[in-house]
Amino acid sequence: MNKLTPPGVSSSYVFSTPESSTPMATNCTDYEPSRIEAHWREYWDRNGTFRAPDNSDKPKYYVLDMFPYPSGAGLHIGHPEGYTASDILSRYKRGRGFNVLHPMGWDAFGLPTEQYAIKTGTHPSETNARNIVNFRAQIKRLGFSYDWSREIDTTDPGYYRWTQWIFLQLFKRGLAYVDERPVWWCPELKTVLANEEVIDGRSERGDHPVERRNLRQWVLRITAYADRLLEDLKSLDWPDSTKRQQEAWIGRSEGAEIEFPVADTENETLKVFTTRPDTLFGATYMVVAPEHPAVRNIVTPEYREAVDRYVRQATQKSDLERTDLAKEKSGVFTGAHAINPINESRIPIWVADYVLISYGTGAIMAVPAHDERDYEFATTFDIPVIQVIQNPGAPAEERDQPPYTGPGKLINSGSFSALDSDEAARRITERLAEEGRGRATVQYRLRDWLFSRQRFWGEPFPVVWIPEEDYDRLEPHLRPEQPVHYRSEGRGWYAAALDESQLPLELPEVESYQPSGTGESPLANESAWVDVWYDTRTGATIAATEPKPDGDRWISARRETNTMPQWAGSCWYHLRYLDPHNDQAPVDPKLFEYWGTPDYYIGGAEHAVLHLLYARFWHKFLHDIGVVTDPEPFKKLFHQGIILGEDGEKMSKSRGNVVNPDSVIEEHGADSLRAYLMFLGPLEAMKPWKSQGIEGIVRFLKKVWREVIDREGNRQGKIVDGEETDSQTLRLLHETIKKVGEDIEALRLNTAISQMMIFVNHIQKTDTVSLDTARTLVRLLAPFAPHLAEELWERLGGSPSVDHAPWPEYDPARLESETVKVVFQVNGKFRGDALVAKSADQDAVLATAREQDRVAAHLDGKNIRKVIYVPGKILNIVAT
RNA sequence: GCCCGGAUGGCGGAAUGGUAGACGCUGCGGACUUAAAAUCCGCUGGCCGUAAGGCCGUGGGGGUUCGAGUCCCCCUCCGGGCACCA
Repeated sequence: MNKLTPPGVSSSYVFSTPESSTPMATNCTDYEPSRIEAHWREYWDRNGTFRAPDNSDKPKYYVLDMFPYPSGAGLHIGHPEGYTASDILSRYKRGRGFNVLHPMGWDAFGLPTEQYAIKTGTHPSETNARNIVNFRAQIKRLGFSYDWSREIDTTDPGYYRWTQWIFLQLFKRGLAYVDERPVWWCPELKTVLANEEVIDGRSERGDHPVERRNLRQWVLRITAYADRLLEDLKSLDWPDSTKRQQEAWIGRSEGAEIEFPVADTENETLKVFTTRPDTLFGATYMVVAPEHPAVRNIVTPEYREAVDRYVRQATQKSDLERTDLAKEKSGVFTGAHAINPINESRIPIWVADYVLISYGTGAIMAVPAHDERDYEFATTFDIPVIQVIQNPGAPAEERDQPPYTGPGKLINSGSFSALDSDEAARRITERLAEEGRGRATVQYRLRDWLFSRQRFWGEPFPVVWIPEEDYDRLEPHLRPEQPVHYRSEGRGWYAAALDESQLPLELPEVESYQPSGTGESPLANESAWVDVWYDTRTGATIAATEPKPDGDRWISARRETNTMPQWAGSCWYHLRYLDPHNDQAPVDPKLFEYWGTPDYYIGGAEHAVLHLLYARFWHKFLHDIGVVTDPEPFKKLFHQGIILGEDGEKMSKSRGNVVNPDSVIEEHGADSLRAYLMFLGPLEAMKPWKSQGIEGIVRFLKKVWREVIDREGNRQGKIVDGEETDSQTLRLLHETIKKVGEDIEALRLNTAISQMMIFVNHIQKTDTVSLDTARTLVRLLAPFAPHLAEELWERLGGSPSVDHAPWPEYDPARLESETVKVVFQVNGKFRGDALVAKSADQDAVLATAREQDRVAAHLDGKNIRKVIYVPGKILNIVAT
């Protein structure tokens, strides 16, 4: 019926009648990217071409980009790399009949904006708004098919209201608490820095030295999810390296907790964690971390001075100094001894900074014969080494050379001797458990998440601090499962929840963004905001500057002045896109039911553990409280590689090798930039930019243009109506449909473009090409160069948008041919080829091969020993 | 130190165990042009050869196989992650 459609190509293209509608394409005669791109960008905007309707019978497909921090520096070339890949996938999936959700937004809380505010006094929201306008314009210039009606901004109170809401749920369920912790303090910047803002002991911004200070911090109990975060990794389709990084970060290890009584004390004991309870008989000393609270209690008078001095020194060292492996082990004896619970032997207790207070119990049993660190320490301080495991593998002369850290048979271990270490570990743990002196446990390297920052530009915490004497009056729904309490200057305070109706708790206007210098956020100076009357029954607040309302349920309270870290907003943004304007819930469950979690998540590998772990944690929590029905947020993840400067070095202002997307677009057009970014190499690879290289892509797009549009701006005369008649063209077309589709699905976008180049090079050499072939080519090109494709699509009689036209199907029958090329080898070396009938058998092919002079020459004087024939591929003659 | 990933022409890269170098850049030669640009055509891994063709060649060394860039073992270099986690 539809004669315009080549066999196997879907036939439901809709064509407009040019006379009855205003012309929508430009009238360019040459390929003029700037005109064409501006024209179609405007068309898409006006028509809402990429709106993703919530009510659709189509299956959904959700493609998510990691949203950017809208910095004042503008778009970096790395942004459009990932964004182009996801856009190609989105446009392809639309062609495949999916209702595609492809949103964009702004991760806009952040340090640079605040630093700018400190310097200039400009409100961060003002700077932010300006940066977003700039970023949005830059992103739009690339022609991405985002549904801009779903744009979100983490600093918008309408958004962070729900970030605060999620925090409240965490708080109420006992997953948020406060703790006094050492944090990085930068005296020069007069502020606390997050771990990720400290590089090698200096501030990321300004390169100033930083030091440790103890401050009261909010902490999220991510460790409660450690097991699930680890276990569920297995189900994710993520790059292996990223999964491994998360696995290592969580760092699960199985072992035992063992209690060592301290000799000559009432009932002081030291609890240790070990993964090797089988080596317990080899414990010749113990070590406690300098910060360990037991140090003060166990140290004997004659050692007190030395221990005090050592502890003081250790705590003053930076983490960097303490973890410097090159340095010698240090430590001091406490004068105290512990009793090994398995054999009652008396062993000395030392303090040493190679034991960390933050892991396990902050104390270890040291087994120098079977642990490298303990061995190094023991040899430094002349502590005995007792071998308890025999190395089964090594040659005899090395066998008993300590330290041996592998498994083996136990020796010198009483009734446990001769057992294998695995078995012994189990039995020794059992024995200790029976006696109440130990138990099997699991430890994680993962620490609870330090969640507060002493900054202005972040989400305020939706809690107040109330005096401890008022806590009894607090209604249960405003209390967390575990009370959150701290003492300061002789007074005790409890944290109490704001009522949800109080959200969003907005940032106040402040006089100065300058940190107070005491380790508090600038908010601490704003007493008009900080001091409130708090309703212990409803969780409502009013400013303390107002008269206190009647009734004894109102009490005086102080707001929390820390703010949340930048990671908070990005922990759940993938959900907000589904329902960006909802003021009743973070996301409507009905909309979640339809859209679900992203089907594809594309972004940089630099967030392998931070954002991707935090977001999994929050998502699992939201799953637990019934907000979402799916326990994982990102099932399929892809990391785009880094683009280096032309010199092969990382792009940086100081090197002067930065490529600015805007100037590339100005020079060559957005379509060329998009296609070139994809053509550079495999998406996941690190690869250098070459400004000359883009010329090849520009030539390719120009070539496509000229194959379709002649110099007068009309359709090329060589394009003829009707089916494709040239069988070679048809086969190559179907090969191209197949390869481009498969390559897009696997994000092999460089080879997809190569294939289209091969095809265009081919039709350039033909005298005629059918209209359907031309349309199919344009359809395939559309995800890569959407502006050009829209233009050509319409000028070939198609109706915009090309994005809504169905993706062509290839016909497997068209890929077959009667004859196949078989390669001839003699002894594995290429000696010619020939086209043979597909049905030809080995003998026939061998005969053909032997007729060739070149093959014959290499067989001359030899006997054929063997012939290997892979039908349709290769014939290898083994001859000697 | 441990754990990953990688190494292919002058360059970016392509190759289900089956013609290594697709596609593109660069370079060279040619067509068109008064000329240039643009465009088009041809060549472009090394060595030998007028050519046909031959030999060598995917970081280095071994192995498996009729056949290895691809699989296995050892080594070198580069990139990334972790780093006293008991």
